[in-house]
Amino acid sequence: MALDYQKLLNPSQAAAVMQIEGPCMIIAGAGSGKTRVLTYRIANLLEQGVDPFNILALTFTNKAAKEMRARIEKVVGPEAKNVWMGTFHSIFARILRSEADKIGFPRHFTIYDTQDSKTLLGQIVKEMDLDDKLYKPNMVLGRISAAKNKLISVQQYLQDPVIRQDDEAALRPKIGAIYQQYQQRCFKAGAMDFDDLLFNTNVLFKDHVDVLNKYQNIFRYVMVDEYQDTNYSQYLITRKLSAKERNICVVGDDAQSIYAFRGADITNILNFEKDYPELQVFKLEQNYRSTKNIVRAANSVIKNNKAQLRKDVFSDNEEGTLIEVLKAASDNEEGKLVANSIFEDKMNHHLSYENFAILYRTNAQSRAMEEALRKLNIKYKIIGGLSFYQRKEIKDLVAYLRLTVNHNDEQALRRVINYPKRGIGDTTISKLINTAEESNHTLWEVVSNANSFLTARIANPIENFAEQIKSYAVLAGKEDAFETAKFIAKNSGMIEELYSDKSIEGLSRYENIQELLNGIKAFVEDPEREEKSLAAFLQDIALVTDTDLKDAKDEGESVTLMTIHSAKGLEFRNVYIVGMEENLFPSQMMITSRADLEEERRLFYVAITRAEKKLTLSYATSRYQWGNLRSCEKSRFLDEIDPQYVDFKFSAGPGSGDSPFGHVVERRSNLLPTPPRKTVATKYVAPADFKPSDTSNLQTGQRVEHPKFGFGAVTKLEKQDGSVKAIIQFEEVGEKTLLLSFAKLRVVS
DNA sequence: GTTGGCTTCTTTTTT
DNA sequence: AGAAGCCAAC
Repeated sequence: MALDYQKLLNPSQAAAVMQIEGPCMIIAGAGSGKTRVLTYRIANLLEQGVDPFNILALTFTNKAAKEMRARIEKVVGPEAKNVWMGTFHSIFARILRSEADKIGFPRHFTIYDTQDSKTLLGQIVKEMDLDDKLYKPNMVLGRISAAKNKLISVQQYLQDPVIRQDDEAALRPKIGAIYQQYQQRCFKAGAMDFDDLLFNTNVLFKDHVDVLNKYQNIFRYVMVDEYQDTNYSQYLITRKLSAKERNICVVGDDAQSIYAFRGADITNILNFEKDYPELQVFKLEQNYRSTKNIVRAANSVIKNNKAQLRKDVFSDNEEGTLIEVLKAASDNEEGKLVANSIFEDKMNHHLSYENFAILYRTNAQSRAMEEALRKLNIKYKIIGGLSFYQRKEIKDLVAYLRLTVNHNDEQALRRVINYPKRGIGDTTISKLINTAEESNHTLWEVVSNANSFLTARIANPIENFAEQIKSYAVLAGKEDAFETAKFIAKNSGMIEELYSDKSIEGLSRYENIQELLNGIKAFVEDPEREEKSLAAFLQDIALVTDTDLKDAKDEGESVTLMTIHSAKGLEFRNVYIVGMEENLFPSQMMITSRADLEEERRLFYVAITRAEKKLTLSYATSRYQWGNLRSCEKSRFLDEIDPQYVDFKFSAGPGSGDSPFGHVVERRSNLLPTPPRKTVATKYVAPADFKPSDTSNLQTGQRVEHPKFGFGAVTKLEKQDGSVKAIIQFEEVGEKTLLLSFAKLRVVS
């Protein structure tokens, strides 16, 4: 089965696919078929007889990896399963596990998530008697993380005079000492944080040439997606791995670099040529995804950035509709406008809710959107945000599981040693920690020998706890993950504790535990899994932030809600970018430096280019923030779009929907000057005194007036889950389906 | 040691 | 608005 790449791809895409030996860089504009090229390139490698085990493809998100694997499988069949494909973190976590002994870690080391790291840092700051106002976990972790991403070890950090000066100037001279203590504690706990996974991979490759050699021979072809988002640590790993064969292919778009905050270094892509003078470069500039309007609008935005590679993205697709801008009076109203617009678009264009995505800058914005969607009975799914695994009860059970697999996991131990309550309070725990520190033992060693230095009264419950955990470990050695977890959930008393809580939250917590157990069951029953142990399951979920559990039981079509960051690489027919306001997007923290602002602009560029056919932007003039109402200004980014691609719509203001005061409040839009809109000659303009009527008793056949669509007649009324849909034949715009609770209609008598 | 009410802080963005 | 941490009373 030879694939005809010339037929399947455009000339530059095909050229990139055919180029399989030697270093290669693909500069791929948004929507230019980047995944397609990567997919076919791997297919081509396999066709040329390359063993799938010799191919390494690195992505940034699990989603991207999963999607690419599925697409390759479609083209080349089950062979695709054997390609090494995954995120940097998951691939190298896997390698670190099999080589763990070489760097002194247990095979089943724990991966600390961000919360674990912050908690530990908070504990260390306290133990060191430092000012916790000065050494905030967030800030300290940021500093440590940045160091690790630049491969600055604790020793280097402590010795570097420039760093010392920096920290001293910031009045935080102890960061180095905290870093040192943090690393020590992680090591003792047999734990690595996210950055350690990459840092330690570098250590492994540096100190063990034989290991590096081994992987150089395995990964004879290396591919990196989203290369513009790599940090120094990642850059060095890929450079080392491909040093021998020099078969490295990176794909990226400098215009879509949005992870500088995580240490991504755009110079990695800009300087790639220096490392590989024999480099072949391919540029993909034709956008196949979006309409001309969207592509041109995106270009007009990114033009405002100074630092960028020359690139000219264009589209041969249809012109498309203008970008719509909605203005709302509040964040709640913004939600209503967006939900309403989605509903109307779906009806009028016979779309599926799968075609829609709502993108926002911060996770907190999802709330208003969710509420509005729920009111219209529109199904939705949220990607990311507070993931399933971050809920308290889930973390509690997972902590038991982690502790079972790795007794030294300090954060897990502290989390459950007194949950459910067994009379081991803070005082006792501090005592245990101090003893561990002073005697240079791990916390677990101290806990499992509590008898030797505490009175029996206190020591007994502690030792009982330790025995309990030990028995779990024995079980885990015999049974699969599901049986073990089920037993632990019951035996630990967690189930009972949650079951006895009859509040609504308590019920949902109980259900969440059931859901986790179901997830573990599904994991165990998956025929493609070889390892079904508890350790394997924990490994699997440590790096999963996406709601993979939810994906599995996806119930039908739904609108997708997520941050712009998580939307990278995805596409939707209709996209809504909400919260286009100063200090929100661009974020308040990013407007002080030019570099930061440019990153925000790239983020906006990424957001715009997710849309295939229709893009809608919205902003609110006021928004709840930290519990009180604040007024907002519209985003500077709105003005950066070339106005010829934009259609400014104005909100109907409060008075819509179900607010009890709705009919009292004057509609705000009428108080504003008429927007400069491109008016079609026949276009209906609502009279200034337009006031919607009560439509709860609307009848078929009645004549109505709509502020946007003009006059029409009701042809049909449909009741649906408590809300009423009206099908109205308008004189100028034809038939529309409107939801009565939202549509502002005036009954013409 | 535990409970409950109080204060404070938070918010970028993700592996 | 909501969570997490802190202090005082039991």
